[in-house]
Amino acid sequence: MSLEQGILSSIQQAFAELFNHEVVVENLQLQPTRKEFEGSYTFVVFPYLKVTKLNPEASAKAIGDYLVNASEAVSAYNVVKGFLNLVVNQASWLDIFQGLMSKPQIGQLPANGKKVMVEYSSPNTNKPLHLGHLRNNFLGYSVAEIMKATGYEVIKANLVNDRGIHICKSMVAYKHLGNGETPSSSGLKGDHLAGKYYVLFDKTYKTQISELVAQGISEEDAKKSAPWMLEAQEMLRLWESGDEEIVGLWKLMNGWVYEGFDATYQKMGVNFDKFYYESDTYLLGKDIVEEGLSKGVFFKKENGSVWVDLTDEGLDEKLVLRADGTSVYITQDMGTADLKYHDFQIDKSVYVVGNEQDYHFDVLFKIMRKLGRSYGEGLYHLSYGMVDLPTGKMKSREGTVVDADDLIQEMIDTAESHTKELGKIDGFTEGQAAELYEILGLGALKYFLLKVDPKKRMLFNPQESIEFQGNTGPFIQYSHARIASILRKAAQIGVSYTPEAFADLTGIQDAERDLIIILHDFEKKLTQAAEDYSPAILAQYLFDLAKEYNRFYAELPIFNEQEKFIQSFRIALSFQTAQTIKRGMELLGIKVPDRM
RNA sequence: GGUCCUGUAGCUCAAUUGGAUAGAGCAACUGCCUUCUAAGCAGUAGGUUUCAGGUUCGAGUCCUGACAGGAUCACCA
Repeated sequence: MSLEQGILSSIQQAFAELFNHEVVVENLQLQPTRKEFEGSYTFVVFPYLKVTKLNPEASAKAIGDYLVNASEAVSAYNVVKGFLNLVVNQASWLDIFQGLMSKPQIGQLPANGKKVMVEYSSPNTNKPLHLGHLRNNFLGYSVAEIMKATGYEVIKANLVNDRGIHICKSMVAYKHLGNGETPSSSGLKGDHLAGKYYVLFDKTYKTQISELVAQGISEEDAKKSAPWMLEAQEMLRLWESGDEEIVGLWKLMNGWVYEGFDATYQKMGVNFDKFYYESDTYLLGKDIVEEGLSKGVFFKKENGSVWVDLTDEGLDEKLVLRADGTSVYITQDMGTADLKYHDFQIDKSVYVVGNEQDYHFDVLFKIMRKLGRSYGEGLYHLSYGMVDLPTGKMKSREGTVVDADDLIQEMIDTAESHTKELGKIDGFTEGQAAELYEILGLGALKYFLLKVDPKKRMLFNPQESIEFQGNTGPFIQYSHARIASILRKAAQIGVSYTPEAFADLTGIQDAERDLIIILHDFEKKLTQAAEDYSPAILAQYLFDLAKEYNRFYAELPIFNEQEKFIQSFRIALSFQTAQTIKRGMELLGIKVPDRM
């Protein structure tokens, strides 16, 4: 039984014995005591005044007196208004700490027998990844790892949008202007090469529109009849009919893009267990339309189009199949949802997709539930806010997009110059130094994007946003490196820090106790991060932990401590902190260095 | 216009899901390296939580209504 559970069940007994009232432990809540008061846990008595029939102070006092007698862990208490602050004795904290140290693996809860698929990244193959994709990828990867750590079996999936009119646009431009250019002939990364032609298409297309408008054609008509647009549409038709030449070009260009994406994914440190391609899935879902019609979930209009009526759920009527029998976006998403279940028998399915698609997923999930899918209740849209620049929204056509590869490199370069400025690379080989810059640069970037509540829109200022001090990735990495240095020294002079080495310990300092408390919180925070699909909770926790450790580090000596068992204890605390930081950062997808 | 999301220190974000005197970081200022990494620690200053009502022992948090920003409302994806 955990410390909190023990105290709570004592409180339950207190209610039974003092007030002859039964309360359920699950309904009782302890909260951490605020710093300005004495104690570790606080029980708020206000909600129970009707039961106690006493004023707040007297109620708190009665429960406090009971707990001091009945609970092993509670050694003292104080009452401020209706707040009962409980002081936990030192022996309990030491027990907690030894319990933490004896765990075989840190931050890994037992398997819960459930399977979840986390779909993230899901790029278009007509242009390279940008800042917005970075948030998506880091979020998706981290949420997947966090769920794995809380006991789920996780399948990371990437649904690649590799077909459609936008892909054909790049192909049209390449066909006309490419001159056989390849990634190796141009030195351009494959995804950037495809992106170049996507931009070229847009440029030429605009020129064609204005030429037509100059000839007196309305802008609306010009947009439809510009030669390259017609060509792109024709190309899409040919692609769908399996035209050899077009499919060949499509395969060639997509192949380049995948090489580029692979490199970026590798640099980002994300990975996938399963790739789905829209070129394989875009025809799925029509059978579900039939199913929905026969189940009466969908209905057909006079022109033959098929709709779902969600007005009783506060939404609108929504088209699920065109009058000509062709699919729309949601048709294939219905099909893909079933496909995912068919492939993996998942209990939950998480879609990491921006909040601009809130309505779409609302509709999709309601449909799948109406259809009675077993996984219906497990569908979740992890809807994250856009990343804005100081200049506003990123717009590819206005050239205000922050390219992912460029940004990552910029971060690594900044880490390098910053590290050199501080003169911290003595004794590093060139390779080690390069590795460190990458760890720090990516750590800063990932932490910056993950520390904010996913559903909130966030601002990214390329000049100012990324710091290396304060609430940042490198601050936490630095804390780990500091401890690693201590552990190296401990090994060097042969100090043991197993629990036996500090068995004689009787009293602990406040800074030590506070560190134990926060170390003890790790699994709770991990669980909460999984339940809320929010790496930000974990990020915030790791910052608090690192801060707490640094306070401990500044306040108390380690190797200058004369009492050997105290020294061992402090090294053990340091070790446990390093393990927790390392594991927590790993779940955010961030590496930690041993020196920096 | 309908629907949804957001609004907290100059800036970027927290706030244990309704609890105490709303906390961190950055920027500014003051201390601390002859001791384990100063990418650190301690401190000062900075707030009518957009506004107006309401619910109750208690509201940044819940409800109503304004205001501001964003997203979405295609037989596009």
